[in-house]
Order: sequence, then C-alpha cells, then structure tokens
Amino acid sequence: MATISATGAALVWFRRDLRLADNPALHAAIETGRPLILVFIDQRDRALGTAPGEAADWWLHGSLASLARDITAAGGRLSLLRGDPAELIPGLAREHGIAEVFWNRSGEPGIDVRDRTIAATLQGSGTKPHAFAGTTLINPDALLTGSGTPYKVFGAFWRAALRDLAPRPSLPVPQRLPMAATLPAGAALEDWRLRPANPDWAQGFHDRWQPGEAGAAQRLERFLDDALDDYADGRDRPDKPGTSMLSPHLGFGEISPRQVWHSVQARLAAGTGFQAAERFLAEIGWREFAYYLLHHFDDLRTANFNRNFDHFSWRSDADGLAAWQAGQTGIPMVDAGVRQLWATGWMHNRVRMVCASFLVKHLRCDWRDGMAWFEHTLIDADRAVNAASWQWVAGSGADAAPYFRIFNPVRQGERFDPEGRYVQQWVPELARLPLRWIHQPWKAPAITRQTAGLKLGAGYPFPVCDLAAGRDAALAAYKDMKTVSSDTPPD
DNA sequence: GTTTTGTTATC
DNA sequence: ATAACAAAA
Repeated sequence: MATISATGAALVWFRRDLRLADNPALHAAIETGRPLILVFIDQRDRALGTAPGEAADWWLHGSLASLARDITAAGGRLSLLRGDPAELIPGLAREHGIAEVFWNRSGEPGIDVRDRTIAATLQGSGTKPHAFAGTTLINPDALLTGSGTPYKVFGAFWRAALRDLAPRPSLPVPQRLPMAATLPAGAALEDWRLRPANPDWAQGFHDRWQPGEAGAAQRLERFLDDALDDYADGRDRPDKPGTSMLSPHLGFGEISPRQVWHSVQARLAAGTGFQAAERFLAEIGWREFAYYLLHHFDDLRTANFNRNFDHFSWRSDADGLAAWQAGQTGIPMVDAGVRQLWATGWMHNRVRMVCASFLVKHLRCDWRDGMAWFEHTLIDADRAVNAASWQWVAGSGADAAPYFRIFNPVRQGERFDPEGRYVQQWVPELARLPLRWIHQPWKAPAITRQTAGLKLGAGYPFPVCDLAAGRDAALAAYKDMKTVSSDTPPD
C-alpha cells in the first residue's frame, strides 16, 4: 500500500463540469486544505467520441474563458492541457507531487470506464483518486424495477425516481482558491482556435448566448421569471421564448441539474403553479432517463434499442440527407428548424422532433445519420440525450413514440407556429406569403406565389418528397419490418 | 410528445 | 357542410 504525501497538492480535473458552484470534486479538493492544481484537459479522442462538433467547440471556448476568469477572480489559475488524460493525469501526479486527484464522473459509460483505469493507475502509484456524481440527479444503479431490471418506460422511471429524490443542498461557490506553488504550463485558450475565424459562421451565436456559469444562472432566472408559469403550453411554441434554453449550459456543466432542481423548488414554495413546475422538471427527467438508458444499455448510440428495427429498410438517400442538412427540403417547418440550427447552434425542441421525424420517416434515413449531424452542429450536443432522443423519434427507442406517429410538418407548423412567424424569421424566402400558405407553399396558387415574390425551384425548393407518399411509404416499411422480425427468432 | 380516417352529431 | 369524437395506423 503506497503512502499518501501529507504535503502534496490536490488536483482538480475539470471536464464537462465547468462551474465553481455546486461542484462536488472542487469542493472536496478544497476541503482537504491542500494547495490546488486546476486543470482542464481537451481530449479529442475519435474512438471515445469525445471530439466535440464545431458548434460545441465554439461554446467550449466561451465556457473555458468564463471559468478561467472566475477562477482568477478567486485567486486561482486554470491550466489548459491537451492530450490523453490517461497519460497526462498520472504524469502530472508524478511531476507535481500530487497527493489526491478529484473529478466528477461523466455519466457516460465509455468515459467512466476509461476514468476507472486512470483511478487504478493513480492508486497504484500512491495518488488517491476521488470521483463524484454530479452530471445527473439519479444514481442509475440504485433505481431498478421490482424485478431488478432497468426501467424502460419513462413514466414509471420518473415516478420511481421522484418517490425518493431528495437532492442535498447545492454546494456553495468557493471564496478562495489557494493554489500550489508550481502549476502545469498550460496553453493559452486563444491558441486552441476553438472558434471559427474566417469565415466566422458563428456570428449569430454571439448575441444569443453567454457561455459560462454566470450566463447559465442568468438564463435560468430569466426562464423562471418569464416563462415557467406558461411552460406547459409555451414550451411548444418555437415562435416564442417559452423554453429554458438551458441545454448547452447543462451540457457543459455550467449549471448542475441539482441547482436547477432547487431553483424550481424555491419557485414552487413562492407560488409557482405545480403543473408548470412538474412539466419542466419532467424535461430534466428526460435528460436523467437518457443518461440512465445509456448507462444500462451502453450500445444505445450505435444499436437499435428495439432490435426489431435491425430489420428496418432505411433508405440510403444522400440527396435527401443533404437537402435536410442544408435546410433545403422545401418543407418550411423543417427548413426553418435546420436554419435556426445553422444560425444559432440550437433548435427549438418541438422543431427538433418535427425535423427528426421528417428525416427518419418521410425520408427514411437512418436515425444515426441524423444523430451524427446534430452532434456536429448543436452547441448543446449531449451524447446521451441525443442518442435517446433520436431513438425515441425513430420509434426504435425505449418508451419511444410508436413508429406510426408520424409528424405532419404542415400541421405541426399550423399548430405551433400559428402566425407563421418562426418560418418567416428563418425562411425569409417565404416571408411575404400569406399565412394560409406559409407552411405549404407548394399548394399556394401560382398567382399568390408570384405576388409574394416566390419562385419554387428557384428561390425556394419544391418539397424533396410528397408528404402523403412519404408517410405511406414509411408505414409500409414499418409493416414490412414487423413481418420480417416476427419471422426472425430473437438472438 | 400524432395523424388520418371513419362515424356520428349538429348546423 | 362541418365539427367533434373514437379508432386504427
């Protein structure tokens, strides 16, 4: 048994937990009374899938800048390192005489496994590792059905979770960060070039988002003040600021689900309607469910949760996929969503469902292609949530929408963008079209289109697929799949 | 977290 | 002719 140096430093390894408040690893490190070394390691491991998309990189830059500022204000310093943590962390431990290493678990099985080997290496060389929960509220191993199996239905899962969910109070922001005398020589954030320069396609991101802990807190307060009371309806309206827009902040750990939980409880105590709060917390619940599923089914990102879908006849439609990715499908709600994604790095949740359904059902493209694209373009790309959500829409997932629940993007537009303002904002080609036709421009009389300055096929595309035909083909493919899979014994 | 279709009720 | 509803997909 190796001995632990009483004089050594405590290393805090920041990952997707870029916050000072309610940070269990940081808190525990400070409690030791040891001098601190604070590092962030940028890992671009393709195999582990930890290389962020370009939009997420834009966010990472801002989040790290914010964290570094906050750390400096508390008398500390954040060292930015790049490389393989499995080598860097033990190396740092040796070079800097580090006694203990602290981090918060990721909640992603692949990363957690990797981290356990790092912990073992550290242990073997006399450095004590400490890993904490924090990414989620729920310990996935402690929540099982009566028969000891993982929940597969969200309602049952969340009900069971809520029965004894009593998150302890959030941890305070440390006032001072006493640093070790010698710190790792880190990179300058600017040198990592995480943000696009030329052309700066992220121009539209800057005035919409404030990455970092302060921005996260502000976003939450604004949501609770302005939108929570009407959340049950407002959340479905992409033309209005009805959702929390916390996803990128949660994804980078600038705010913890526990902080969100307690903030909502405080509003409940102050008179916020129970139904609205419950509805919002259920969205936190869906995030929990995604991590829970990925924990128990670690091929959730690559394989159909429902193996019957292994027999589904996905089309390899490169043109359709490209049109979808470009926001040029000719279906206004779909194109508006994708263009919002391009311009802001984010898409409204209702529209995510519409876009995903269109890709997976009308175009019958494989959900994994859609998932990959979202991870490349979303600032909130969360690997657990993305996998669970795409499988949900595709019908292959746990507690998924039945496959035959096929969103009609025209009807969705009429219901949730009833004044056409969302489409007008993101598809300006259609802005002058009367409301009656804005969600289905191909049906507008020629004279109306002409008056609105719209040339289908020139200014704005014809639909890449006929909605009724696409729907019927999807249902037929689903029927085929069921026939085939009932003939095929499960393996 | 849906849509479509068929049936019945109501103008 | 159309709204309202249930059932099927």
